[in-house]
Order: sequence, then C-alpha cells, then structure tokens
Amino acid sequence: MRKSRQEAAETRERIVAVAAREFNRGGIEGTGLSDIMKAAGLTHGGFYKHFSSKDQLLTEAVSQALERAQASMEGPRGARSLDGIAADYLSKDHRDDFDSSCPLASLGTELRFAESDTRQVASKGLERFISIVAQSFPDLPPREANAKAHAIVSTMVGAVMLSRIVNDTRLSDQLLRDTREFVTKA
Amino acid sequence: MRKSRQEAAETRERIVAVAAREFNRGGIEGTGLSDIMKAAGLTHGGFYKHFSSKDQLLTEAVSQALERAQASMEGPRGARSLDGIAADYLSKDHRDDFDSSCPLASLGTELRFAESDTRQVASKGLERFISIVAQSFPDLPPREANAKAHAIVSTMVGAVMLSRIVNDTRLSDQLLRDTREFVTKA
DNA sequence: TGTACATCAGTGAACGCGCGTTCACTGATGTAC
DNA sequence: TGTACATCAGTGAACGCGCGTTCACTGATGTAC
Repeated sequence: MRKSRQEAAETRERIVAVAAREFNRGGIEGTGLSDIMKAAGLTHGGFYKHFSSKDQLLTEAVSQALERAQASMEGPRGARSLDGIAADYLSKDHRDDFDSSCPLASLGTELRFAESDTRQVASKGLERFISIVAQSFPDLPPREANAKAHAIVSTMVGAVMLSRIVNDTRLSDQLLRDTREFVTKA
Repeated sequence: MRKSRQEAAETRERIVAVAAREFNRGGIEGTGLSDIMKAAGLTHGGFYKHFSSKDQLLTEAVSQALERAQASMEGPRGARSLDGIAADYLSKDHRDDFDSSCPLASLGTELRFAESDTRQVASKGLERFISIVAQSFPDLPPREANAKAHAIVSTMVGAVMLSRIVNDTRLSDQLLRDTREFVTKA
C-alpha cells in the first residue's frame, strides 16, 4: 500500500487543493474531513499521515485559496487596474464558482472562530489584497491610497458575500453590477 | 411544572431574544440549542414546546436581530442621515458587541446554507437596509440612489465582517475608520 | 546487484463526543360542570 | 364558588447520527549490508 515519496507529496498537495475548493463551497464547519478525502479519491483514515488536524489543513487551504484568488489580480508588471480587478471579483463567475473563490467572501464570518494560525493567514491575505488595490491609486499619497483601498476591499468582499445570500437572482445580479460601477468610479 | 399562558409566551420571546444574541456571537453551526436554552435559564428538552426545529428559531432570531439593528437607523421622521448610520454601523461598539449586531455582518457567509425561510428573511432585511440607505440620497433619481445604496450597504457589511476576522487591532480599527470616512464622503 | 529488514502511505473499523431531536414524566394551569 | 379532569410548559434521560481523531493492519517503497 505504501506510495513513493513523490506520490505522497502529490497526494498532500491534492488534498490541500481539494480542501480549498470544498471549504469555499460548503463552509468550514459544513465540510467534513471525509468529504474532502473522498473528493481527493482517498479514505478518511489516511488524513493524519499528512496533517495533524483539520485546522492545519484549513490554514493551508485558506492560504492557497487566497494566493489563487489574488494571482489573477497581478499581471506581469505589478497590480492590474482597479477596473480589471473589480470586473473579475464582482463577476457572476466569481459568485457562482467556488474553485478559485476568494475565501474572505466564502468563509468570512466563519473565519473569526478559526484558530490563531488561520486568522493570521487570513489577515495577511487581506493586507495583501489591500496593498494590491492601493497600487491602483499611484497618484494619491500612500496614506490616502491605503485608506481608499480599505474601503474598496470591504466593498468588494461585502458585495460578493451578500450576492450569495440573496435568494432573488435579480437583486443578486444588481448588487454585483451596481457595486462594480461604484468601485470603478471611486 | 406547567406555566401560565403569559409566562409561556414570555419564555418564547426570551428564547428568541437570547438566540439572536447567541447566534450573532457564536455563529449558526457553532451555537447549540443547549447553549441557547441554558442562556435563557431553561433545560434543552423544552425547546420543542416552542419551536419545531433549530431552523425555525434561527429564522425568527435573524428576523428579530435585523429589526433591532435597523431600528436605530430610523428616527421619528424616516431614515437618519447616512453619516449617522455609518457612524453607528462602523463603530467599534458594533464590531465588539453582539447583542444588537447586524446579522448580515455576523452570520453572513453562513446564511447561504440556511433553509429557504431564513434566506428569505435575510434577503428582506437586506432590501430594507438598502432602502433605508437610499433615502439618504433624496436629490438623486431613485434608480441612482438605489444603485449607490447597494454599494454602500456592501461596503458597510464587508467592513464590519473583515474587522472581526483580523487579529491585528490596529488594522481592524483602521478598516472601520477609513470605511466610515469613505462612506461619509460618498 | 541482491537480499533482509525497516518504514510508512493508505485502508477501514472503532473511539468518544456533542449535536438535534424524541420521549415518559411531573405538577401547576386551564376548563367543564 | 368548588371540584374533577384535561392540558401542557418544562425536566432530564435517551436516541441515532456524523464528526474529528485513533489504531491495527497491509504491502509497496526505501535503506543497509
């Protein structure tokens, strides 16, 4: 049954990638380790050969999800324009797709119950998000650019979260569209 | 052991009020019926004399929490000014106090897993919030006022949620302050 | 290079625990006469 | 107004279930000589 070191390393990566998707989709408490292991093509018993706890996996999954979500915000020469970032972040695709969703918008209110390590990773991801958005205001003094970025990141995360709660598609779409226009003009 | 009809009605109200606070504080999945009943001074067994399920209680608790949070946004003559609403919503008090917290900011990402009734109540509460904020723009055409309100509500809900995740107090405070200034100038 | 042994990735059963829910029971309240 | 009975709010034990975690086991991989 033993797998080679390389296979084992690949398995571990696969679990983290699957976990990032499953947590985004089902929430932290709503997603069991069995769900994740099954989605990774394994049985649940082997989990602890790779991770010491659900929380450790969560921390790595949130970290990877943040990286993946933010990768598309940066082009070859630093951050993309705010218009481009907002167009992606506030798209129906982002709302409906959990594979590369921003975990701040997917797991937001659950993250405050997570252990210290996870919150640390989430905080760092938020700071990076803020700094990417702040780069869209090269003409503003750094303090002002940062302050504006704080508000705009809050706006985008809030809009995606709310658009997912609402059970009326029209309102959900409208929230995204109006917020995108608002951010673009900011 | 039987209580009078009035006492029973008071007990039911007390459970809903306590539940609103406890759900806001601990999240939906993180708060057990035993926790709520204990906080209401009862044992868990009697729960089903008042409610048919946890979800029914959740629906009523979210409804009441929304009403309580929005009551302070309206004065004797309609909605208060946006400055006043933002000052309260984006205060440290709101961030740190779960007794009368807005459930959109406390339970946000968990609400999308709730049953249809609960999501309906949350959606209606969001629409009411939007309409209150839209009243702050009496000089704008209704369509524009509504669009602006969509973005501003997203901003406020997002900022409070993020300020609760972050484990660095300075960043948390800054998020609230910067967002408040941004909203006030909008 | 070949052999003997140690390692360990993955399996599947089992663990204790807390959850939402049910139930038999109690005894004060409500109702019928 | 008083009495006999039905109702039912609240108690506390019990239920089945799924969770995170542990464990004995398997057998291919890795290591030592």
